[in-house]
Amino acid sequence: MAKKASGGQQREKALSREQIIKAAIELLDSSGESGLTFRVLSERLATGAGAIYWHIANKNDLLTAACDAIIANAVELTATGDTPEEVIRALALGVFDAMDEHPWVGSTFTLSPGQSPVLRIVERIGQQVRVLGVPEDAQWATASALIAFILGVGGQNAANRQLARAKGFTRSDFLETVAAAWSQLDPEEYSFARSIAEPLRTHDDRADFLAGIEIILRGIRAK
Amino acid sequence: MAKKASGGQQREKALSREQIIKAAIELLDSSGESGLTFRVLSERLATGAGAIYWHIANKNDLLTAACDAIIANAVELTATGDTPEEVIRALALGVFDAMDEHPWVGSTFTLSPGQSPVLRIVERIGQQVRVLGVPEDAQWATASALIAFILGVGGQNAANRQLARAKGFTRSDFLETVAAAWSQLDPEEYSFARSIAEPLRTHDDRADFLAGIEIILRGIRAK
DNA sequence: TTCCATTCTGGAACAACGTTCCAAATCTGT
DNA sequence: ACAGATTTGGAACGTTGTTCCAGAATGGAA
Repeated sequence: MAKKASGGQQREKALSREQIIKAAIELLDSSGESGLTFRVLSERLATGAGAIYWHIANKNDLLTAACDAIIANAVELTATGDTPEEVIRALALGVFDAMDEHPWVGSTFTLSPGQSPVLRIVERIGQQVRVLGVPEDAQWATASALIAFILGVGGQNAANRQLARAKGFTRSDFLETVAAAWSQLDPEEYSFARSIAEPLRTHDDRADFLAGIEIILRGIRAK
Repeated sequence: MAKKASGGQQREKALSREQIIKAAIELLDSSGESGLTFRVLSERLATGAGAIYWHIANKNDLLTAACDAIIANAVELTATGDTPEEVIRALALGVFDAMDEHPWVGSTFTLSPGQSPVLRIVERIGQQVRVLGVPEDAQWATASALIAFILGVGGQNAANRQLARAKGFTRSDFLETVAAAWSQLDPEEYSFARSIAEPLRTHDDRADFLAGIEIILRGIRAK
C-alpha cells in the first residue's frame, strides 16, 4: 500500500511525497504563498494534478508538511545551550530566522493547530520551562506564552512580507509607507503611534524579537 | 464622490458600506470565515455582487473593516483602569474576549498589517507602556511584545476554532483529540507534550492568556 | 417641469483555484 | 507472459473573487 523501500528504482522519474514537498517549498520561497498552486506545481514536476493527489491529501496537508520540514530543521539545528534560558533564546531565534528566510511559514502554523509543526516547538520549549523549575501547574501557561509570542511575531512578519510582495514593495518600502501614514495621524488620539513612526523606519525586527524573549524570560524568572 | 450625509433618505433600500459590513459580520459569526462569500452576501442583502463592489474595494477591505469594527468596540469599552498595568490587563482581556466571541477576527489581523485594527491596539498599549516609565528607546520593543503575544494567542485560538468548526467538532472535542494524540507520543522524545496532554483536556484558555500577560508585565517591571 | 450627468444597482461573464475522476501506463509477483 | 495492484496525467467539475456594463435611480440646472 505505502511505498516500499526495496532498493531497486521504481521508475525513471519516480514521484515521491518528499519530492513534492521539496518542490512546494521552492515554489513558496520564490513566489510566495499565492505562488503555490497545483497547476504550476504540476508543471514544475512534469506531471498532472491527479498524480500529486495520490501522494498528498490536500493543500493543507502539503502546506503543513512544508512548514514542518522547515521547523524540524530549525529546531534540530538550534536547540542547544548551557542553560535552559540559553536554549530557549537559541530556539526562538532559530525559529525566527527560519520564518524570516521562509516568510510563508508564519502564516502556515494556523492551518494545523496541535499538529507536527507546533508540537515540535511546544515540546522543546516545554522541556526547558520544566528545567527552569516552573511549578507543574504553571508550566503550560508559561510555555504557551512563549509559543504564542513566537508565533505571533512570525505571523505579523509574514503578513508584512506578504503584503509587501503583493504590492511589489521591499520591506523598506513597506516600513516607509507605514511610518508615513502613522506620522500623519491625529497628535492627540494617536500620540504613541506618531512618536514611534520615525524610529520604526530603521528598526531591527530581530532585535525587537529578542528583546521580547528577554522580557518574557525575565517575567518567568521573577516569579 | 463619496456619500453625502444630506439628511434626506436616498432610496428605499439604500445600500451603505456600514450595512454591508454589518451583514458580513453576521455571516462570519454564524458561518465562520468560509461562510462569507459574495454570493451569499449578495443574497442576504438582496442585491448583486457588483453593487457591493461599488462600496467596497475587495474582500480584504471587507474583512479588515469587519475586524476593525469589532476591535474598535472592544478597545473603546475596556481601556480603563487606575494603573497602567490595569489598563493593559483590561485591554488585553477585552481583545481576547472579542476574539473569543468572533473567532474569525484572530485570523483577520494578518490581512492588514499596520492598518486600523492593529493600529488601535498599538496606540493603546503604547500609551500605557509610556506611562509605565519604560525608556523611550525600549518602548516599541516592549509594546510590540505585548501585541505579538495578544495577536499570537488570538491567531492560535482562531485556528483551533476554525478547524473544529470545519470538522463539526466542539472545542471540547478538539481538545480531546489533541490530548489523545499527544498522550500517545514517544515518552522519550515528547515527554513534555505527554505530561501536558491530560491537564490540557480541561484547561482554561482565558486563564492561560491572563497568566501570559502577567508574565510579560512582570518582565517589564523587573527591568 | 424637463433634461442630463452622476451615482448606484444587479446579474451575467471571466479567469483561476482546489479537487475529483478515470482510462491508460507502469510495476510486481507468479 | 500474464494478471492484479499501483501510479500517472490530464480532462472536467463546482466554487470562488472580481470585472464589466446596460440600465435604473437621483439631484441640480435650465
